[in-house]
Amino acid sequence: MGTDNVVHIEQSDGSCDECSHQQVCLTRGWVPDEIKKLEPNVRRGKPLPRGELLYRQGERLRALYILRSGALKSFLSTADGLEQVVRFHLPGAILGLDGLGDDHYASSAQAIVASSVCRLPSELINSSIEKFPVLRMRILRLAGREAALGHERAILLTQRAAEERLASFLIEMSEQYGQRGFSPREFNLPMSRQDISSYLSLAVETVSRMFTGFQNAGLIEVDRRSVRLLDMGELRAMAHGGRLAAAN
Amino acid sequence: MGTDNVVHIEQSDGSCDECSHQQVCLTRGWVPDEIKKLEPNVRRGKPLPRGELLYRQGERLRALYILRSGALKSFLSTADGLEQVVRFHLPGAILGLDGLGDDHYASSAQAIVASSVCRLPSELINSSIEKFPVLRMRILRLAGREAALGHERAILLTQRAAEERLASFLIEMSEQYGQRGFSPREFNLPMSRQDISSYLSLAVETVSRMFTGFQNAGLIEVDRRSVRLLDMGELRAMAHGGRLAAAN
DNA sequence: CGGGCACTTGAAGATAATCAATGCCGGTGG
DNA sequence: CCACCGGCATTGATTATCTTCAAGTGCCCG
Repeated sequence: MGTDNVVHIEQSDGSCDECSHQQVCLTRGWVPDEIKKLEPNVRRGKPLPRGELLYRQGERLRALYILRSGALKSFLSTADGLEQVVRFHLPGAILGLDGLGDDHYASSAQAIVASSVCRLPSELINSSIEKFPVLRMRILRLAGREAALGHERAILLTQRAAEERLASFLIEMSEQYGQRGFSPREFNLPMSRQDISSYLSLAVETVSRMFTGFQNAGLIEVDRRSVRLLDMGELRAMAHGGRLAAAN
Repeated sequence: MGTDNVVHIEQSDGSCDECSHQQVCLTRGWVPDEIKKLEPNVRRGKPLPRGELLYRQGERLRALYILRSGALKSFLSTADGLEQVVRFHLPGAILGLDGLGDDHYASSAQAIVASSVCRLPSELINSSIEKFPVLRMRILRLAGREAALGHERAILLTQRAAEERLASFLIEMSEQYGQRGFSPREFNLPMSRQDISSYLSLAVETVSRMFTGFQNAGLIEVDRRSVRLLDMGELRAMAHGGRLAAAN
């Protein structure tokens, strides 16, 4: 087993022991014993090519997924054809929790780059939760966090200006990459400007302008999807409420 | 809209058998046997005077609560003193789920009118969940719904115009009252304009204007906090103008 | 009866959306 | 290898919606 009590539910290849994402995975904190017992429950997942949907909003809940590699977005579709990205997922993320409410996925999940996922089939969710106390706590925690996140996001989207939202997004991505052992100062965004703007509830044009503005202000260096954060302090300040002094 | 299913675990007076909110309570659907077993676990809650905080954002999770009577609001406070109402709770609602994420309440809950609550102490949450399959499913569902609701709310707050948001709010309240056996066409709003505007992320003035506008348009009759819905069809159309897609 | 607070109403101003066009890159085929 | 195509991204100009500022009304409670 890993160096500590870290676990994995099911993976697309290999056992949890070998998973490179133990640090961030759902199973972090599990006792090895439980891991062993759970592992046989899971089935092999298949790789997701870019653009593929993992599940669709409204579909019956088939499974919870853990993202092993790649990146996905979760989004909602409205009757009038609008599409709103509600979340980006990087490796280690768990997907499908919002489907626990009524056994139907509340959002759609789509790979924005080629990805692979591990899978906990829905028929095993309840029994697994019963049998594995740590998983029980974990799922409850994640669900609770999911709810709390929604609240924070509501504030971000409604109380913060466009600049602050983008700063917030950049810091969020930075932290995500940092937690995963990548550079928090320089990374490649897997998603399009369209996706970012949807996520931040802004027009694409606005996002584009903000990127340019940040660059002119010396906060970042950006070239297409690659970003380098030059002034994390200032970005962080903006993300938490400050505004950018009209520069350029 | 998410509170149609609620549970009841402990009440401030009497046993669950006598509770007038069984219809909407968390325990709906429970096998009587389980209720009986759970009931001894709960402790008496005390009445909440208007304005009293049930719990504060950041406090350690003490318990989950079920609202027995009255009305509460959940809100987040930001570093810069802003306050954002994220939810209104009517009898039968369960509160505190967003604290499951990290054992600290993610929001504050305050009585907007005199209320009383039932209580499931946190030290019992895990064991109760273990022992009572139905409670397990129920809590998971609620947490999942909580997450899903956050998504819908994000769309409402970012994609919908002020009018649509208020229409949505009125319909939401109407449905809440309807489910609880009150008239869905005529009711008293327990919360201030300030609260409503915060909930909808609008300026108080805007909310006020919309109320007036709706009245002039013959959609509603409003006098201070009492509201009568005259044209539910139109209101619904406005609110649902951005309803979620049916999703196959 | 007076004071305070919640609410309403009006006018001006700002932020981001929309409309419109161009630029850039990567891929494809001649 | 180069020219062209299509999607994504950027930039500019104008506009709409809602906020903000400011003032006024009326209700409730002492």
